[in-house]
Amino acid sequence: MRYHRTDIVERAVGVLDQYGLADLSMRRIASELGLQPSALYHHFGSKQELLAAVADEVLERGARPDAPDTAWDDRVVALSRELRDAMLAYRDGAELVATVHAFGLGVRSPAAPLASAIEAAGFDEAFARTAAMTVLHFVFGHVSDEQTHRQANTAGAIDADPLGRADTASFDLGLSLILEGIRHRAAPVRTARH
Amino acid sequence: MRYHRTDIVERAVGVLDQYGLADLSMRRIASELGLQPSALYHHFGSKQELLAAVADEVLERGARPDAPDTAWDDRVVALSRELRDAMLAYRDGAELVATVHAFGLGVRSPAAPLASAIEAAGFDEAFARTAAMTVLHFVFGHVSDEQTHRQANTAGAIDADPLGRADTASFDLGLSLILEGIRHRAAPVRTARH
DNA sequence: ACCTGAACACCGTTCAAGT
DNA sequence: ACCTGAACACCGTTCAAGT
Repeated sequence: MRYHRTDIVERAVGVLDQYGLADLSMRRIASELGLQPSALYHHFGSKQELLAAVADEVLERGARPDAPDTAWDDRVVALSRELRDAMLAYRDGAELVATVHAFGLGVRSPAAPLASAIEAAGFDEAFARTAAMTVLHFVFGHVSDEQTHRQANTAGAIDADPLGRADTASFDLGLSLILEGIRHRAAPVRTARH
Repeated sequence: MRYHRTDIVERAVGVLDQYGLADLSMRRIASELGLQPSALYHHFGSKQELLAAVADEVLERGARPDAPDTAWDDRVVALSRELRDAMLAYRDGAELVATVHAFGLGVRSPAAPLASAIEAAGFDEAFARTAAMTVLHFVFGHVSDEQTHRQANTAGAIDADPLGRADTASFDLGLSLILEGIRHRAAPVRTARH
């Protein structure tokens, strides 16, 4: 059987969702496709490169059209929720996307649309970049926590909040704190001196 | 040679700092101590357990005394900077501590002192927990970014900002956004003194 | 109590060779 | 262009056996 990049990425997304990031190995992807592990290196230079393509695919499947003529803070909320939903849709999605983002790989940068939404509010580029990174770190961290705890609950017996309503509430609350900080364009923290 | 838990943790911290988290393997720690890999399992039930002990050690070495009678927001800033400095002191410190924290392992929880500082301002426990997690996600994410980029720069040729002054500025700015969001939250039950 | 030695079931990656 | 087969240098973990 002859495969293309997209076939391999598609299969890798399946392996991710079924077995988790820890078991998303080159050897397992290859064997699921009926290939030798070495065959994958004809399509991707390294495992990192394949993971970046998988992360891009996860984000692309969760992408929704941006609404540039709505208020900047509504756009930030919409972009953050879109990102959260995209990562929640696949097992270990948050950890995968965060890892790929940390290494600077991947075509889709979730930071760019956040930053431009904040810039559209009239903030300068440097501030918008820092604010966008703050939002992004929050989203990655929160959703990673959600997924590891959801995993722990599924492994155990009962799940008090299977739909994650409490998670959604604390996600919105944490996000609103950062937005409020941006709105009030916080005074820089003082360095304590004695 | 006969070792105790503490000897192994100490050596593991050294391996972490010298080779990074990816090369912090049971086999490498063992060989650095002149032991068989299996010997480590007499002291630790698993690699995860050993990593938790290493993360605790890193945090403990960076611990500074808390100042409970200062303003709540100054305490949050001080705790966040302490955490940042502790993780920056060892290669991949942030990724290690964040991973251990995500799995709910480790004795030292950096979230607890943050939450109690926020509670001391009069906010209820549930809000304080969410606000503390928001701060924590930001700190983990920001410092992880700092360390991966610092790593990339050290591998390359030049480093424009070797002391990370730009990183410190954006750390303080991001942190101040979250603090401003907490401040503008209505209805603290008690009013903070000072 | 603490460690050795050997084994089991895995990894990512390279490379000559096949079609 | 796409893949096989074999190899290299690794992993975490278990377990009987030694002192």
